[in-house]
Amino acid sequence: MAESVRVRFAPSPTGYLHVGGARSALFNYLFARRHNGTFILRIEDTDQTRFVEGALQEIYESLKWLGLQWDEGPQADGGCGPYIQSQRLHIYKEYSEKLLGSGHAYRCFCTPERITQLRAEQEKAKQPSGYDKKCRNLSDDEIAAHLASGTPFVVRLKIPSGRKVVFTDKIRGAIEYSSDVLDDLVLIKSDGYPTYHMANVVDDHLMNITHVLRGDEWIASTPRHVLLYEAFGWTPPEFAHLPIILSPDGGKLSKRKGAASVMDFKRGGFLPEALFNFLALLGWSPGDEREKMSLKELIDAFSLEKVSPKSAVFDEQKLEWMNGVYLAGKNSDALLDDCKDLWAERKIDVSGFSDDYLLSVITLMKVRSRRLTDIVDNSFYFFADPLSYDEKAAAKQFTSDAAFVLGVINDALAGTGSFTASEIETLFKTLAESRGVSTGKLIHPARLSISGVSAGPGLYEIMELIGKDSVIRRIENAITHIRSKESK
RNA sequence: GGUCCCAUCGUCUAGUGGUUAGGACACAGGAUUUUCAUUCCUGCAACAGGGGUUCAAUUCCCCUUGGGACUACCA
Repeated sequence: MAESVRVRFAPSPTGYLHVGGARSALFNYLFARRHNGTFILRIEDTDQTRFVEGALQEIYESLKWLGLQWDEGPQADGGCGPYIQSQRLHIYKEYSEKLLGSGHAYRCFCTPERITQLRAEQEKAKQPSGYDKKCRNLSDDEIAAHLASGTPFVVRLKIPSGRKVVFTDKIRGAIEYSSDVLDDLVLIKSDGYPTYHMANVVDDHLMNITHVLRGDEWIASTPRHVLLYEAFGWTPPEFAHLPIILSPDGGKLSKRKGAASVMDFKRGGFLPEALFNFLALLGWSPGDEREKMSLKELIDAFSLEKVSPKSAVFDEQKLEWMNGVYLAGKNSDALLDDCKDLWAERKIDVSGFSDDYLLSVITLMKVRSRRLTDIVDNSFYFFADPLSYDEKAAAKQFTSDAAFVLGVINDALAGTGSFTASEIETLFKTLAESRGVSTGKLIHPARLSISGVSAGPGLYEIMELIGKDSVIRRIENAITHIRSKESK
């Protein structure tokens, strides 16, 4: 039996979770689920200088919001922990000593200044840059002397010369490097922390990772990793490098060019399932023409072979469209809490209204919204009388004739018993017929009077929901408004 | 500079050694609708360029061009 699939998402807690990172996590998740495998979260916090307060919490929150719950990782021990690299320092130390002992690695006592200068010279001479192996063949005495005097050192891997390093990328096929273009990379920094390369290889091995699915910026590091696995005598996992996500102008996606973090999308009124679905389709497709796909469908259809090697531009318009599709199809109840938060955020006081009333508003609005924020931004008239009227619409609809018609409508409304949408519709149609005009002649001024705007849900539904008293009051206000304008 | 990766409508993509190169978003028209939105119909729009291989290349190979990544004691 084949060993079970174990994959990991390994973010660095240096800031918010970017959609590119989220997409990597999502592919790992889908791959794990597809193969009944294990999705592991590992935190790569081996750079003390880049620690960002709160980043870890945001990463957890973002992943959970998107539905990417990890099977193993922080808060979910699976026997391979700890899953936070800063808590595994002793492990990296132990393994680097093995390499030192076996002659695959060496201590380098060069100062950072010398390395910087070396690189500057190499760049100036347009030579390939890289460490010049100065400390590679230090004598035992020299090493002992440095150690005795407490000279800071790093541990470097000895890259063999003249070797072809070949690995198979599941998405691109064979990729070949000459070991001669690789320099002796640092494994352990002078502060005792491991570099990404060291921690990544050791942990992937110790955590029995079978497939490494990560961003394609790691392709160039992979041959070094392969050599490191070799130095340890370990079999490397399978590799698949995922294409990066670009912003519409072709560059990297960044906060400046709109939303970039997962939480920005939450704040922007997107549904997690819509973002999930959209992200899944960025760089991958099921091979047929399906686009809106449930989680189960995505899992069933997912395969690495279908992942494109080409980087993709993040098209927020298409995300909006997809969000609108999900929004329209979602139960209003499931939207209520989020809408309440959004209303509160916008200082729209809905506390005087029942949940049933709010649910009706959501039901009416969601089908014509693309984001959750559209629902709350365009529903103010359900909670308060309009204070002004859309200028363009008013110019067209609020004529003296309309004032008269509105008066007639109000008289008729005052006499109605049940104030339901269908009753109101009958009333409007009868009224229009008796006056020999189209219902539009009544509806447009009435809509503007009641909502202050010219677009929105069906007028009769709005009227039924806000109720007879409010409707009549608003129409009266509008009549007064028109008359006062005329008298000027 | 060096190494590596990538290349189908504006965008996301399907696709095959022989197809009218398909779908979706966006955009433009039109129909339906009390408005908006939905829905429906129609339109616009792509195989980067040049060489090969082949009876036949969008598809396979090479080059060019363009884009990107890496080239840290960052990940």
